[in-house]
Amino acid sequence: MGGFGAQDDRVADSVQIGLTAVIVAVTDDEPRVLVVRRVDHALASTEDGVAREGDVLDDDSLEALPYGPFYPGRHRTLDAGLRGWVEEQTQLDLGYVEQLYTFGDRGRDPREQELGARVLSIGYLALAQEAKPSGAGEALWQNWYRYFPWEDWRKGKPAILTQELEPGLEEWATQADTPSEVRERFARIDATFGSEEVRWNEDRVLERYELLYEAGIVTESQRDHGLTVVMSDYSHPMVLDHRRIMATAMGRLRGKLKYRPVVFELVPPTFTLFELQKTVEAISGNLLHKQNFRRLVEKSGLVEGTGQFESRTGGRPAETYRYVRDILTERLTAGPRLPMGKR
Amino acid sequence: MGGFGAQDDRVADSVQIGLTAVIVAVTDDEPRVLVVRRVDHALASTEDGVAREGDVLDDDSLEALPYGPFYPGRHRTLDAGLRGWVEEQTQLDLGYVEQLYTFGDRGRDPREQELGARVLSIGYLALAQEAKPSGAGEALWQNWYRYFPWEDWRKGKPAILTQELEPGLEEWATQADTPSEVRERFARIDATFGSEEVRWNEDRVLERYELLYEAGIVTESQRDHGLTVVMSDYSHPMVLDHRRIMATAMGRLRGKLKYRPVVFELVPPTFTLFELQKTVEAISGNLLHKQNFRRLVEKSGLVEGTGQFESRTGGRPAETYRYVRDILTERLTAGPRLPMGKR
DNA sequence: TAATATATACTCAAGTTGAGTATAAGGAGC
DNA sequence: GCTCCTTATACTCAACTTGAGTATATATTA
Repeated sequence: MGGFGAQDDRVADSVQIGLTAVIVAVTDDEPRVLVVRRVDHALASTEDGVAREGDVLDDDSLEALPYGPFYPGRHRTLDAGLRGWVEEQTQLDLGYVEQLYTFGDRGRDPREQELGARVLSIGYLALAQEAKPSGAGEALWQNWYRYFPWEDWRKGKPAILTQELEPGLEEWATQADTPSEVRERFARIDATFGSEEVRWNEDRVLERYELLYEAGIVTESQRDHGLTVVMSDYSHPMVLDHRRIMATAMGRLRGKLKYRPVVFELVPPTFTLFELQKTVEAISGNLLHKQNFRRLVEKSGLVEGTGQFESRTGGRPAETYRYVRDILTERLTAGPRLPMGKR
Repeated sequence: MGGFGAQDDRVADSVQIGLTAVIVAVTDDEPRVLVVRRVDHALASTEDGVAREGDVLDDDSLEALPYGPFYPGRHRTLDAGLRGWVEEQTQLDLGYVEQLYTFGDRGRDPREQELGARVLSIGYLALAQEAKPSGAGEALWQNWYRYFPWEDWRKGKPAILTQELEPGLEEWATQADTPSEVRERFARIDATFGSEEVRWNEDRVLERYELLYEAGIVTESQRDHGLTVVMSDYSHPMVLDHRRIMATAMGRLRGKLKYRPVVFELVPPTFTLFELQKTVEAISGNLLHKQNFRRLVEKSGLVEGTGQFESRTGGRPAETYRYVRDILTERLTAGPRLPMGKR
């Protein structure tokens, strides 16, 4: 069984590690992600395959997730590496941090040719308490649904689905080579995007993005295949595979919300139950039944009332609650599982 | 925001990528993992910090997970790299493959000093259909519970827990510096290992292993801290952090079993419902209620009867079933969620 | 003071789950 | 061929959970 040593003397080619962070916060009942504007390397790369740093193609250069290299000499752990440069560059202290996935497909980063090294990227999900404008000028908080408008069902089924995506997917499905492949494509569409029989499952963010990519509907897939990009105005592309990484993060967070008490990383120390609910709704992208949400959260034992009341919104004042960071309940209860909303 | 380019010219130190595979199969109602015997680099490393390949310390040299380097030049994707050397070396074709986690703590691999490079390891979970003895002589299938005897509750609460681990953990807890730290340690023990109020949660394999490591109960933690290893006979250590990787895989698989139909990757094409149940039990480490399991599986629509009957075991012959690989149900139903067994 | 808005309490039917009992269908021993 | 033993499969039932209401409380505003 090969190892690095005796049995196999070949030295692995050079590899560089990048850390890419999806930093999420919820403000004004909207999920936001920290994003930087930078040159799109793929677009900037020319026929000779060399990307030119500094090239700016047009006024709105593409958006990217914050990322930086991992210096093995400087950091003892990967997490420390991430926290290091994120906190240094954004004056943001990350609470919850979770490793998502390591992306290593060849060609995902056009600088590979330039560097003569393969660039692997380790994606991270981080949750921040509050979306302050951030220190560095380049970084800004953007609404999550800017990149995934079809994922926000809080105001009903998004128009973009019926008007743009579903027709596009259908066309893609019918263009398959064999009848059985056509059937399979339709089945995949139903499975990921839902249908009459199959309900929309908000966790499948990544599968939906990948299907859109495969169907050539998303800007990145045209770009990556060297096609002329007709800038589609209905969703915003990102540099490299950053939108895929964001989809991974979104899906993971939505899933985790259901069985671990991660919402509390996103709300201030005290909050009303309705504020908590709207935070969950912002992330999950659908509405919840207020009374049932309340019942669930209270029963869970994860929160306790403060005795204080808040009357910002015209109506009966709501009691504020705080998260009971009891290690026993924190780790073991199912956490505030979101009751699947209406529809 | 730093990238590799303009803002930060330092070149990242050298990094090598290893792929470590946890290959699981279930035979004779026992979960088995493909394991290789090799020299324990940590033990073999001497004062000068150089590991000597070929050193055999004693008759039973330590066990390791199959792992190999990732050659960026040769493989387009990480998954392809893994499948490549695994299939080449073991004549095993992997069905389901899932990336687990990227481990990158400094010092996790003592060869780092020798190589002058940081070694990151990407852990993978793979499921195989049948545990044939495997081609290469060095590799062999070992029972999962050889490394985690406290995780098998199928014959009731394991004796090792009451006799060895619980006393050890309790001692560790009381030895904390401050009273509040003592309380916290006890809370963590209860949360991960269960108590009267808190039921054993079979998914928390990794948390339990890490607690045992922290408490110095597991061989690896003594070894990694340079202490003399009193070979404890109640569970088997592994090379480097391979037991941690295995714990990650086990926890992930147990969790996934509940909401995705992965069991079918572990059973032959046709099976009786009781065989399916015993496979689930082998992985999850606890017993299930037969009638309820049947009800759940039948209701799920994931299987269909073949009309054939099997009468191996003396008793009424059981109908055999096959997995209905319908992409719609496959992807969307909750999958055979295991009813939490008795106790 | 009425209208309106939000908060919180309570109800109820349908579904799910855990744990049984009951019955069916084979083989082994006599 | 009959009895016992073993496993398979069907059915029952109470406890709990979930989705979707209705009802009531307590603010603000016109």
